[in-house]
Amino acid sequence: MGNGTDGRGASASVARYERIADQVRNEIRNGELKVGDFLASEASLAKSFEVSPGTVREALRLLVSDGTLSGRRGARKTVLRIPRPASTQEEFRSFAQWATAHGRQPGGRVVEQQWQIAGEETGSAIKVDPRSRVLRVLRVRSLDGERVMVERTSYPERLGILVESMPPDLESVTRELADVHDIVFAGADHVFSATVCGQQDAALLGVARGRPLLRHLRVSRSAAGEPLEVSEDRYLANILSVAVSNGRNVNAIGWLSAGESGWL
Amino acid sequence: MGNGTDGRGASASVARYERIADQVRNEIRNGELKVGDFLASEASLAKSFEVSPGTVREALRLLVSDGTLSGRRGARKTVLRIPRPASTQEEFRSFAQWATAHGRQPGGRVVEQQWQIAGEETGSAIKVDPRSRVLRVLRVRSLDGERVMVERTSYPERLGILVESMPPDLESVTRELADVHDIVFAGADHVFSATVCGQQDAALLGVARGRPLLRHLRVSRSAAGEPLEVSEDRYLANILSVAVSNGRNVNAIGWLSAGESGWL
DNA sequence: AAGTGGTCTAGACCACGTT
DNA sequence: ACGTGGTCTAGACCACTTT
Repeated sequence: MGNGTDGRGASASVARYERIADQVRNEIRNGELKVGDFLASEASLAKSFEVSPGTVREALRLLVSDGTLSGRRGARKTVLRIPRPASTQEEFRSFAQWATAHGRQPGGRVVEQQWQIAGEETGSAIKVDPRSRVLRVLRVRSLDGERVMVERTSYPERLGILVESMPPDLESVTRELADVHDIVFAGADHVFSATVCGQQDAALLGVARGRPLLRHLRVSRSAAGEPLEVSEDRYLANILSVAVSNGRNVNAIGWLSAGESGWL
Repeated sequence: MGNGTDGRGASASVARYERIADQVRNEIRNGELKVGDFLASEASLAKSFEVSPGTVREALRLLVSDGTLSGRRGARKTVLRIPRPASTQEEFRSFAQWATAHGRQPGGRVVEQQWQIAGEETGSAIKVDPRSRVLRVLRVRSLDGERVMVERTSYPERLGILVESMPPDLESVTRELADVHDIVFAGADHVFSATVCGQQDAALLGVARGRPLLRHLRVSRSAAGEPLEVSEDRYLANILSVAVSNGRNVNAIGWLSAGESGWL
């Protein structure tokens, strides 16, 4: 019709409805659409974008579910808030990628790294034989040069072999796995809790014992559902928090550093 | 075609694709489909359910996005895990509803309740005039009779009037607002952090000072996007945690009590 | 009563994984 | 080469909000 390749199907690499969603996001960021404004009806959007109604709906579904637009049956859609710069859908992949996207300098180094027998708990978390070996890595990560978190990650053997050969001060293991080895983190399960800073963590983070830490358990998966890593992360609670948003369907999730209040 | 009312549109109260999704969920729970099994193709499912392909896709989209099924282009879908009993999509509405759904006895009482001027921070969180009044409520909540969290909630005037007249030991304010006043919590933004137990919290929870607390900031919204409350909740970290799951689209989110490991 | 969004139909093409 | 899922078309009906 008026497209890259020619009519139907996915034309380029990005789906039509995702490009439409981005276009609407940009209109909101540019101020063409303000918070509280009504959105044009789906029918008229379909005409102006020259797509069928279903495609527009697909696009708007993304914006409704991440809380950018309201969505009630029969009611005109309204702009609820300005979407965050980096499409938050994609954020909860990697701390380093989040930091970079927000103009912060992520850093980190491996403190300890060794092969261990998985054991019951780790084995069931990443679905490997409890007797198989996993690579256990202890990392300290920093933001703009300041240490903010301790990370204790276990990789199944297949990934451990790849991670083992990476430089110890690599900025983003996740990015390296994606770019070089085509192993992409597609989702994760998380549990949030809290703990107080013990002796080892205090030394690693360079703070006094007794400080509150946000405890973040995480099992990351590929798109095929294969567990890629299990990690226990501990954040200095007054410096780094984790933000989650849940709507009808989608939840965005990302990090917040001290003083940031863009989320709530 | 062979439906409640007659062909098209939503027939009963629940959409066809949601019922199909539930049916597939049940097949997994019953063991008809085991973890790792391939799902029948969308085309054949469409035939057996007597719906059009798009409707099946809508159903499977739900299961893919909450991590129950895998979803890669061109690849047969597989069962990734057994979905949790209560559709986790719906859980992160209310602590009391989560507890009830899990067979636990939620409890709680209002410790303090008063009208205050909103102020800058609260005002911007729930989008009301900073000079307007809000009802600020301090609650202690329990699980099976054991105190587990402290809740400091601010309601805008419209809701505060309703909440004020509720009994102080009401099990679920959220349910009361939904059932009686038709005010439904549809989504929320959350920030997780940590803190240590101070004097007031220690007294309220009946524990010693210095214990780690999971700090949970929350702004809840209606489906129209209207902010309904802002709350700062503090959980005894060793007893109650919060679980989040994020996939391609959806994130489920709910609570976990001590010893539970169903999530990871 | 009119308009809008939510749901559904019955097809089609294409990218991708698998054979 | 084939099957599958992801995307898209061009319609329709119904529930709900708004006027």
